[in-house]
Amino acid sequence: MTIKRTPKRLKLGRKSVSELVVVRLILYRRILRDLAFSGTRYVFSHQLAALADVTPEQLRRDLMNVRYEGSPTRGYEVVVLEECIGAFLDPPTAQAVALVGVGNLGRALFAYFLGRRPLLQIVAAFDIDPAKVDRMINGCPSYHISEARTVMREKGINVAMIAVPAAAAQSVADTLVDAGVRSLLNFADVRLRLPPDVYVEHIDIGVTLEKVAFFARRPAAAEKDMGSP
Amino acid sequence: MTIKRTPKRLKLGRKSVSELVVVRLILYRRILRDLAFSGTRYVFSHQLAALADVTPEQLRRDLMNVRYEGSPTRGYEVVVLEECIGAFLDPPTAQAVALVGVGNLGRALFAYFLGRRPLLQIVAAFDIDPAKVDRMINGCPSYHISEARTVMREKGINVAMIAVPAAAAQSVADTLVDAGVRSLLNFADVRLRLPPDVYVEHIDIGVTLEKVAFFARRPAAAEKDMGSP
DNA sequence: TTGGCGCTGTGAAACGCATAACAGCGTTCT
DNA sequence: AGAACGCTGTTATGCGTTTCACAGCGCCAA
Repeated sequence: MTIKRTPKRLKLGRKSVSELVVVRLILYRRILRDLAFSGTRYVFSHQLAALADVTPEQLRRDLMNVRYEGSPTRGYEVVVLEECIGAFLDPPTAQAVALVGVGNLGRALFAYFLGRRPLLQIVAAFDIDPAKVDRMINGCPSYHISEARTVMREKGINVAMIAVPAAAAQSVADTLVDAGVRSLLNFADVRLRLPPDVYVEHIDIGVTLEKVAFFARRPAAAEKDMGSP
Repeated sequence: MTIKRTPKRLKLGRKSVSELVVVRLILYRRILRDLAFSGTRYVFSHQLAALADVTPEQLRRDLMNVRYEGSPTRGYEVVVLEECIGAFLDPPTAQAVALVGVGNLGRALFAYFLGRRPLLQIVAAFDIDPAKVDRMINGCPSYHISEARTVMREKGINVAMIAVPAAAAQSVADTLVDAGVRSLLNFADVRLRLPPDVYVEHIDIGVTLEKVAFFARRPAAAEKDMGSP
């Protein structure tokens, strides 16, 4: 549910990769993890594509960005492909993430990080409520937002999640950018205005729900099924 | 962060409207509400477009779907445009929404609905935890998930939000679809497999965060600013 | 061994969307 | 009054992504 003016791209090696491709690669990798967990060794493009709800051609085209070629007879080796996608997506070193706002949503976000995502960890939480500050939350220290600049620079954090009420979001975002954050994930249903070199992704629950409600009353739309030949 | 195979569209009147247009219209309306609240009477396309982070041309094109024409001299009348977008987006009658999963995320969702969105209300909550069932939560009754079918049909609910752990999401979704739900908003980071006539929107926090983390380390991307002529 | 099959990787066409350019019109200034 | 300006609504152009189509190749069967 992103509204994008200009397609965001990233040069890697010598090629430029679309944002949509990145999202799909992340999705493929998650599916591959499940497959590996369930013991699957090899997978064909049409199988993986079906699981990802994508056409096989698109899957193969996306995989062109990754440095791995599958065998025409066995397909893709699940573990190897997962690793190659990881080599493409993952940062060279673990990435530290900050969370601002330790309300219900903030705690729910902590739950998302429990156990998984070793390369992406919440290493600092911020709030303004004295009752939530200066203690440990899920093994992560929490600070008052006024300490953001110091803590963020100290820990080298450049990714942050904003889970505060809408009224406070813009102010928090400004503080974070001032503290050196380069990418933001905003959950408050306010459109943030920030310098163009800061990457912002909005998870706008209000907008998304309205969208779902809108499409709920469509005239029994006809979508393609992915049935057999 | 939607992955779409075929662009979802809805015929309305005699025209077909893209999903992206709907999202932007929802966004425009929210901005118009803020403008009306702050006392603004009229607004030009380039002003509204700047607030929505969109080009003026795209804004005007989107508004072509709505039955309202602005004045070349005064621009758009804020209140009227808001109403016209509402007439396009809103259901004829208030729409009832169900929430499944009353954990931290579920409670955060309740918070989103406090006060606003009179046309979109959570009228039933479901869970499996006996401690959370058969009581009132934010003025909304909660039931055990086994009662879903009965309650949903009784209250005529056809939109639901899934805020349960990933492992339970598919099962919950199946139950909901069986209970007559036509549209789903899924927060669990699992890709649901459902019949094609059910509209599913995924808010995949894990994928989105990985995306943000990925684009956090881009080579100081160059984005256009929306400066003066 | 050899023909055929099915899958992968990739060039080329098609589609949808965003952007740019244009016509209409009311206002305003000379 | 007349002309020029600025904004809207709309039509055309361009671009990016998706889809189609095909070449290459290893395996399997005959």
